[in-house]
Order: sequence, then structure tokens, then C-alpha cells
Amino acid sequence: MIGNDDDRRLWSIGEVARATGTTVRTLRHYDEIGLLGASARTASGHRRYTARDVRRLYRVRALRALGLPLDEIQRVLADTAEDLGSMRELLTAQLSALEAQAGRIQQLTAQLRGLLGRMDGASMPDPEQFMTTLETMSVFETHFTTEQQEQLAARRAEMGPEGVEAAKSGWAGLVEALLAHAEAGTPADDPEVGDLVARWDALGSRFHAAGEDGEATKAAARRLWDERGEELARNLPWSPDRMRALLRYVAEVREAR
Amino acid sequence: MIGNDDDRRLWSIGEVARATGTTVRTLRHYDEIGLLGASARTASGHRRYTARDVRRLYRVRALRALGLPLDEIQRVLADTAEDLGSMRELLTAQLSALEAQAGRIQQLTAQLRGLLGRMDGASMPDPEQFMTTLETMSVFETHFTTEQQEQLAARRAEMGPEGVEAAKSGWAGLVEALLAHAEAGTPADDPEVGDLVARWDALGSRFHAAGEDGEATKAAARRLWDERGEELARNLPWSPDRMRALLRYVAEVREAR
DNA sequence: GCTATGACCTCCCGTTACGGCCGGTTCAAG
DNA sequence: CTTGAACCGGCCGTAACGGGAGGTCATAGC
Repeated sequence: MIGNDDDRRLWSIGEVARATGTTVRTLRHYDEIGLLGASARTASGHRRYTARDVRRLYRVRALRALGLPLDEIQRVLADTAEDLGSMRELLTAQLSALEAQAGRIQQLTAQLRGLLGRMDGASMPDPEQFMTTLETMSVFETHFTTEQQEQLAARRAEMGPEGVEAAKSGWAGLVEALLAHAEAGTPADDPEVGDLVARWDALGSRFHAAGEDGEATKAAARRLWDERGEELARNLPWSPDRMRALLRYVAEVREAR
Repeated sequence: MIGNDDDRRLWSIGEVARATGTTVRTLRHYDEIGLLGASARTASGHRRYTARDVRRLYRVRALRALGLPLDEIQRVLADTAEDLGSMRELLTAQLSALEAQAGRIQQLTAQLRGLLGRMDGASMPDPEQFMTTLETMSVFETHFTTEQQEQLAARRAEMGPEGVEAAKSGWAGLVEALLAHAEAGTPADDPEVGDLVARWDALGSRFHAAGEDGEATKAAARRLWDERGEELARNLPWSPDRMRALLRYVAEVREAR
């Protein structure tokens, strides 16, 4: 019915809404913000849209459907009368913004799948432990940059799951040994404990990449361990008290080298 | 500093913010909505956070980083004290929501790339024509469902670009021929124009899939053409007046069959 | 003891793109 | 002329805070 009338036909707001799949409220909103008003009003104030107005609405809707904000649409519709450059720029920017968003989403889905997998793996029936995992995630996120986390993940992938497990159990052995020494009162300059601590450091560095980036990541990890060691230690099978004592002892040994 | 104090240490809002990478404003917001308050206040009303509060904050932050809304976080943190089922559900739902979002984004990026490609192809230096393309996109989006549009796109992909071009130029020939007949006053029951219209319909149906879905799409296209033919005709190299006359003529011929 | 400075407090407005409701006018069909 | 539908402007609400105003509190240095 619409296209069959001539171009001087005037439309009420409801007709426009029905014909274009928008709502009356939306049209009034566009009018309010100056994006798209009716070119005419009746004597009593009812909006009357012209064919030009409707065409402009179609343009607005198309650009909205591409995810553009209304103020950008307004700008670009004003600019693009004679030149498409502004439009090109806007669409290009929107494209890269969407690509960035897609990247973030992919990262989140990977994380979610990981978490759900761990919940389904028979390993985690305990809500408390799951919560602690969440806390640790957050702690890591606030202390490592995204790239650093990717670096660590890549390193773990290189080592393979069994490599990671081997490192973990090796580390557990070191912890046990050092705890024994600490609690037995072995002096910090004893060469045997010095050797144990050196192996501890070597083991930790296996999780970091070589080069400058690796060093930065390592520094971040060290800072994290210093500042939040106790919180992280809640994930571990030793009591916070013993871990605290252990960390003090390791620091002493390092100083005594 | 933080982890090295004991669990009864109380923290000011600024300390918590700095330590966890949030802002003071955010913490006050969480307090306001009842998601996370400080367990204590000083006599003068300053918030004092306990280690438990900070742990809860880490949980909140981890879940927020997964894209969950604050009210869901609040609910699930209340539920998950003894049972992880609610958490599982929430994370699963979030995963599929993110996947859906990724799909939408992919669709938008494809559309944007198409538009940008057309702008770079030497074919479109004209802003007016680009605007018309936008309008047409919007018209299509309001008249076809997403599946129908995908169907049409798939059909075009099957036909290949040269197939589409062949159909277009064949259709252009039909338009020219029918316009000639219409303007020459050939009667609507003339078998030759009947044949031309039949070829017109056949050509159109090449763009639709077979079966029930195809029929629905076809019906939508017919409706679109009836209601918005004139607007669509602006994309075509014939004047609106002549297209209008042509459409009337074609309708006559169909009735005369 | 005084003061300067930073940290903290509570309100409140602004952001995006509308949805929805209210009380009052206007239009159009019968 | 009536009456029900359409339309009007205005206002509140949304999610998750950011930012500012205007006032109070704490503490380090003098």
C-alpha cells in the first residue's frame, strides 16, 4: 500500500511504525534526539512523515542493524550527502570493533568450557573448592596482563598435561622436603636446602617463556607470590600456617646465598 | 602486604580497591545493591572489609569476568554454598548465550565486509546509490526472516555470481520487452506477453529453494514486491513511473491468464 | 594543638536505546 | 455526535557503574 502511493503522501507515526517494523516509541525517541523527525505536523501537533523521512528511517535502521550507535548514525548521515569517506571509516571501525568483541567472546567461551569440564570431571564435587578456584582465577586476572596469561597457557600447552603434572608433583616433593628442613630448624645457609631452593626456582621458570616477555611474566608472578602467597596457598594441600612458615624460610635461604 | 596479615585484619575501601583492581565506586555500588557489603563499619561510618569480604569480592569478580550479570551472581553465590547445580546451570546458559552472540557478530562482520567490498569495488562511487542500498537492506530485513534471508543467500551462492548476473540480465531483457509491450498497448491476454510473464515468474523462482520453506520465502517476496515494489524499483535503471506502469501491466497479464 | 591533605561519606545526575505507563487531546468511522 | 483507537508530551525504569558536589574523618608534619 505504501509504495503504491505517490511521494507526497503523508504518514502518521503508527503507519510508519507498522510499515517499517519499528515502534511508535522508537520513532518518538528518534525525534526527541534529533535523529529523525517528521517533516510536518498537523495543526493539532500529530507527526506527519514524508516519503523522504521514511527513506531516512530505512537508512537509520540499516545502520542500527549493523550495530552502530545512534549518534554515529546521525553524524554519518549528515556527512555522507556528498562523500562516502566518513561512512567507510565508520564501517571499518565497526568491523574491527566487532572482531575484537568476537575475540573476547571466544576467550570467554574457552574459559567457560574449561570450568564446566572441570565440574564434570569427577575431580570436583566440592563447592568450596570450586569457589576457591574462582578466587584464584580472579587473582590471576588482576595480576597478569592478558598476554602474560596467554603466554603461561601456551607454555603449559607446550609442556603437555603430563609435563604439568610432573612439575606439580616434583614441586610437591620440594615443598615437603623444605617443610621438613624448616621445621627441623636446618640453617638457611645449609648447602642442601640451597640446592632445594635452586631446584624450586628452576621448576618455576619452566612455566615461563624465555626472553624479555618471559622475564616480565616471571616478575609479575614473583610479585603475585609475594603479595598474595597466602591466598593462593589455600588452593594447596598444606595449611596456611605451614605455607607461611615455608615462604619465610625460602626467603631466608635466598638471602643467605 | 595483604596476604601477609592475618585473617582478622580489616581493610578500608580504598585498600580493597587497590588490591583487587576494582574501584571504590564499584565497591560502593556492590554495597548499594546488596551484593557485597563491608562486614563492619567504623564509628564514623567508614567501611571495613574482612578477609571473607575480600574473598567474596574475588568470586564476584571472577563471575563478572565471565560476563554474568550482577543479580545472577548474587543468586548463585547464595545458592552455591552447598550445591554446585545452580552454578552449572548458570555457566551453561552463559556459554550458549555467548555462542549465540558470537553467531550474530559473525553475521554482522560478514555483512560489513560485503558492504565495504562493494564500496571498494570501483562500482560504487555514488553516495546516493549507497544509501539506496542501505535502504534496500533494511527493507529486506523487515520483510524476510533471518532464515529466509539465509536461504536466499545460499541459493545465490549455489547459482554462483555469474549465474546471478545471467539471471539479472535475462530479467532486464524481460523488463525491456514487457515495457515495450505495455507502452505499445499490447492487450493483456496476448499469448506472447503471457509467455514473457511466465518466463519472468520462472526466473524469479530460480532464486528460491524448493519445498515448503521455499514457498514461504516466495510468498514473502511476493508480498514485499506488492507492498514495496516502488521503493525497490529505485534501485533499478528504469524510472519509477515506467516501473509502476510495468507492474500494473504484469498484474493485468496474470489476471488474464 | 593546629592544619593541610588525602581518604572517606552520602546524594545525585549522566550514560544507551528505548519500554511502558499516565492523563489528556485528537482523529475517524459509524 | 459518539466512541474507541490513535496520538501527544512527560516521566520513571533499565545495567553497571563514572563522576562530581558538598561535607566529614584521619593522620602526618609543624
